[in-house]
Amino acid sequence: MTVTQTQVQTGTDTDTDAGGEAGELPADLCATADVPHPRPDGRDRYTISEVASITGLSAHTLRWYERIGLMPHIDRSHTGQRRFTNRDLDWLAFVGKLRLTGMPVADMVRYAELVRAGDHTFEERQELLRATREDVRRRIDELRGTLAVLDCKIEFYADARRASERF
Amino acid sequence: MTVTQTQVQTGTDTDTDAGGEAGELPADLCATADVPHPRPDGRDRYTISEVASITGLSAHTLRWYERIGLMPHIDRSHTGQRRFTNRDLDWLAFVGKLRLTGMPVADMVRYAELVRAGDHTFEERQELLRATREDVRRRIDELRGTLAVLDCKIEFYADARRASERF
DNA sequence: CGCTTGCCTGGAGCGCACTCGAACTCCGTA
DNA sequence: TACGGAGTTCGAGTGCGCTCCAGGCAAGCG
Repeated sequence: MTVTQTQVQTGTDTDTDAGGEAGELPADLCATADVPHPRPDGRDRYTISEVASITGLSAHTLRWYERIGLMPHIDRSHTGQRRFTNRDLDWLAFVGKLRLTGMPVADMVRYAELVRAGDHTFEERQELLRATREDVRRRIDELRGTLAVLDCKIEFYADARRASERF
Repeated sequence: MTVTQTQVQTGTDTDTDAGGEAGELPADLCATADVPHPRPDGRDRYTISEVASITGLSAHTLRWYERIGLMPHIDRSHTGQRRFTNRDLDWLAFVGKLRLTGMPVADMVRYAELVRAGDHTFEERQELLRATREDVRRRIDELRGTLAVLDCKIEFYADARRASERF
């Protein structure tokens, strides 16, 4: 995959307003490529309900994400309907990962703003991700501790029940 | 540690209403013994603000926990003030662990109800903990996946910045 | 032509986990 | 006896992350 698109989508869909920025070539590309992408890069214009069913988010939530500035400017069809691209899908997948970490939405918006601001924010973005990374490390450790406690309690109940069966 | 108390607190504190249940000998004892306990088992009657500073929860939250049934019936002094015991501290530590897992408070209340209901709920309690355990396993895996993505992005920014410095 | 379907917007509402405020009691000290 | 400090209850308020609703538009179909 690797998202090396620049080949703007050629209106395969009654839609033709394209209007994307010119810069933004390398972007991030980490390819989270768990899943290839429902449509190839030339024909990637998804309706909101398609994206909803792909991502598991509701259409409401997708619109809300856009309103609060968590999405990178979504294309519209000539009738004003949203048309999401593969790139938007990648972004949403990443946002999903961040959501799993418990990062507040405001912080994700901050990151999105940095992305929109251009390449000169690389350092700040990296710093933000690094802090998040440390957070995640800590949370994993906490969860491991919790797992130990749970195992211990489960073991306790197993013993108690074995004991009560014996007599 | 191991909480093998039965030696009820002998009013070391102008307080004397004790009034604990009779049963409940083994309890759970997993001892989460990260920290010994601020006071030994005979003299463990903490005020709400002491517990607040020990646990990091606010006094408001502690009262709220009691209201919603998340605490196992807290003693009162003769003037009606709460007196928490080491056992309450242990319970709060456990609740803290559960909170880290993202378990909804309602589910913790459910568990607390089972504990209050007596030993015949061992099976159900064990089942609940087992389900939680699986949850935690999944969350750890998710976080590991997120960590990988973060590392990848951080690496991307590192490369990008190195590249831009080179030219 | 009317009907359905899918999307649009702005704004209100909801559930959760607290968090705070008001009004009160009790206790120790000056 | 007055006062400050810590505790009490009940109920209302807050912030977050959605979630839903009303009212409207555009396209497709019988």
